[in-house]
Amino acid sequence: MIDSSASSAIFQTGDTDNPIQRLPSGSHAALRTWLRLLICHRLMEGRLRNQLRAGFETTLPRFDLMAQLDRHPEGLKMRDLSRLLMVTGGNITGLTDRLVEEGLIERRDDPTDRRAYYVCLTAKGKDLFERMAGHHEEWVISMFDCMEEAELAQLSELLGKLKRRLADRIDS
Amino acid sequence: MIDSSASSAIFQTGDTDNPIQRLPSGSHAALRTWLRLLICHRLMEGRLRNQLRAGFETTLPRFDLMAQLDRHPEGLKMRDLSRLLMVTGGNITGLTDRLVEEGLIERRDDPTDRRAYYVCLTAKGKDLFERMAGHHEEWVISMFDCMEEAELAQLSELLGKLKRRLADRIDS
DNA sequence: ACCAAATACTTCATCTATGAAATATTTCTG
DNA sequence: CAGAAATATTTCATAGATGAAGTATTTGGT
Repeated sequence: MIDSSASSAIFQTGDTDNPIQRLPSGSHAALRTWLRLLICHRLMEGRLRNQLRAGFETTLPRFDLMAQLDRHPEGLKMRDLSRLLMVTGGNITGLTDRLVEEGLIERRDDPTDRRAYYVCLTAKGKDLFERMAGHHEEWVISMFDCMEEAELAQLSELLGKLKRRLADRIDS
Repeated sequence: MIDSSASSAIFQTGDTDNPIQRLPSGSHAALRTWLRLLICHRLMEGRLRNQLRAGFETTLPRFDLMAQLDRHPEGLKMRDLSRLLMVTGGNITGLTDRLVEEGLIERRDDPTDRRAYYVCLTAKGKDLFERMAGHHEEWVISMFDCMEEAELAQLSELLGKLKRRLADRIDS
């Protein structure tokens, strides 16, 4: 039987039942906003994960890595992938190993640097990615379809501002 | 040496260098918004992780679980924790085991249901949580301090709407 | 030209998280 | 009241992610 505890939790529990949403009344707006961001992220990621698994037997991290490679047909180094996906190098090593294993990507020597190599999509990988990309985009669009165009733009704008602020800070 | 590939990535790479932010021009606003949400989440989570580790030798999942228990002094069942934190039961089992091991929480029998029990903060756990909570709130507030009060309220509102929409959907 | 520092990548132990299956107990239904 | 279904939890294999340390190669300063 499927362990539905997580994915169905939010369908079984109304707003008023969920303490993560029922904050102490004096609580700061920032805290509430952070929790909402967290919840939206979890819900969206969970949904995309289920859809990618059901439709293509793959996962979001794999999809995201392939998406980067698709945008860079010349290939990317491990270091680039690590930066772009904002995860550690060790993580990329593992992901890459699995995708190579599955024949979706390949490593190519960098003639100018024997420490490094380029990672590229194989024909099989490119084919799979192209089949996934359209669906992925539709899924994302449909998750936002409760919002007016203007609201979406506003949300995007506000998140962009926050992102810039967070990325620009050097401290801690 | 610290592997700084992930955490420092965003400091070394400007907006224009980061393909995750430089979307194909025809790309839908929804996709851009999703990516921004993803990036904000990652940056904020990473920052909180570093701060919790540096200040208290603990992690965000542990903190979040303790936060739920703090709000529910009567205790919570595993099932409740799983729903509230939106993760699977197996995950809660592991987290709980570790926190019990550390003496921060405890399991109490439910006299009315021999399958279940209640999880509560110990005195040590309550004490630690109280010391962490204030800092945690400050950290969150400071991450949003680039935004006007009105902007923050707007962001919160939009995320709230999105959250409701995502939680209410039964489909996939 | 040398050697120290920086860089690219891997490895390892650990933690977080999933999905599926197993166990034990309770609840519901006929 | 018996048996089936539902519920609460654990276990297990596997994936994903971190932080820290290790290896190999390149860069840069003197």
